[in-house]
Amino acid sequence: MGMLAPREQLELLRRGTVEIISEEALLDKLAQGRPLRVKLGVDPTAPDLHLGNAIVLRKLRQFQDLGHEAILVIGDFTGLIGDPSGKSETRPALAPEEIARNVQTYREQYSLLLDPVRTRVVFNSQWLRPLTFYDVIRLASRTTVHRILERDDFAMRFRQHQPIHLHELLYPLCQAYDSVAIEADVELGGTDQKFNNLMGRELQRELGQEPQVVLLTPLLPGLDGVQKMSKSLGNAIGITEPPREMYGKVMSLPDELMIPYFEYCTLVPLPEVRGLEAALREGRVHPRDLKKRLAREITAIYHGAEAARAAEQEFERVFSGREVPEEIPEVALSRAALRDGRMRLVHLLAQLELVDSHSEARRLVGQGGVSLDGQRVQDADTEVSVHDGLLVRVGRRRFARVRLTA
RNA sequence: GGGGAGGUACCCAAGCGGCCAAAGGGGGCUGACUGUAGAUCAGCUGGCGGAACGCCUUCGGAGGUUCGAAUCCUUCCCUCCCCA
Repeated sequence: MGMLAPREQLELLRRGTVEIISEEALLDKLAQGRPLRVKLGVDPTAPDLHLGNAIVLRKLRQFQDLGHEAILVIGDFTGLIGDPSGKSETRPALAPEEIARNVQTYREQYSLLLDPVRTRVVFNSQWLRPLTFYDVIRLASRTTVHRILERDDFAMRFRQHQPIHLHELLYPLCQAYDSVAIEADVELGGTDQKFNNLMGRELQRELGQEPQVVLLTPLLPGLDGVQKMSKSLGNAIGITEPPREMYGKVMSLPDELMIPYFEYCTLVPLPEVRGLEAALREGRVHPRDLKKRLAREITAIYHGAEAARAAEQEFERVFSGREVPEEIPEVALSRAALRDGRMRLVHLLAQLELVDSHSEARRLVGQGGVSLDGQRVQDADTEVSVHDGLLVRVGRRRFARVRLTA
């Protein structure tokens, strides 16, 4: 298939990016008329993609659709260092079998958003592990401590006298070397990756390669509206979450995030998004209704329009109408656990796994957060009668239906 | 190598022999209000226990002193600062 003209490609690629370093360089590369090698470095943990990841992945997909090649670099070796943001944990080295097994997982997960045919999955231990100490020293001589300390998290930690381990300083270098190893033409990343990606450019130039173009995508704030979306912070919306979950989570976003989400997470054309922004600002649209549209748009991308509509109806019933969800997870409970058809409430909640501990159950009950068949219960220590189909609700959104078994 | 300061619950941070499951703040959870938003108000925020000023585990690790230790001693590990 023929490729679009470089300018047209650039025009498409430019959207939804924060920065391209540099556009001229990208144009030059595109003008070479060959498929570019577009690199994206990813975490070695088993992927569980969320809307934040989706931004950069969809950008990568766009490259693929334009005829370029995606290279996912799994940072299994850099994982030994742990991302120096100071937040993530270092990870033990993966055994070869694990790696082999993981490739499959990555392929599956990423093919949800990428074109599998044009995706290469590689592990950076492949080229980083064989390096000798001599090689590492040579490599390290290509940059300076001051240069590395410019990275904001290092700079900050240095200023605040927080520990910075020597090997952490090597992290950007490792990532840069990845670009050299695969001879990347373009590296994608969130804005927090700017330093690392630029390091790739520098190292490539040092070693006689044409420097990669760095294309940065925005970081998406998570449900809390403050920190970037991340699974470990518990503020993420996973792209494989069921429609109802997804829809509900979007509805719980802070209002201020609506427009950015429209812009980065939906297919709504940009001019229209600007229109919505104005309407919202001028009070011509109820924020809730706009958010419902947002929730619908996002859910539809991953589950289809049909499912999105159903999720919306469900949402209206449960939260606007304060009714019970249509589908409630059933939890099996043995009749043997009952005494005269009754059971202590605390035990019941624990058995149904609606609470983490008996103490938590007591607290929740005491706070009026628990109801049985719609009746609020106040005493955690009384026995309650349990029948097949009993509806148990904890807090706003935890539900379970009892299924009695022999 | 020498000298000094530190390591407390999810995070920050008080406590410095009993009244400490451990102040305060953040975060989180529940309730009221509401648009499952925000703001606000109230409560909760180690576990076990049918109640308790009850029991168990927790204050970097391991020992010890004491009727009793997060708090004192010994030792080990870790971090920061200054000097070399």
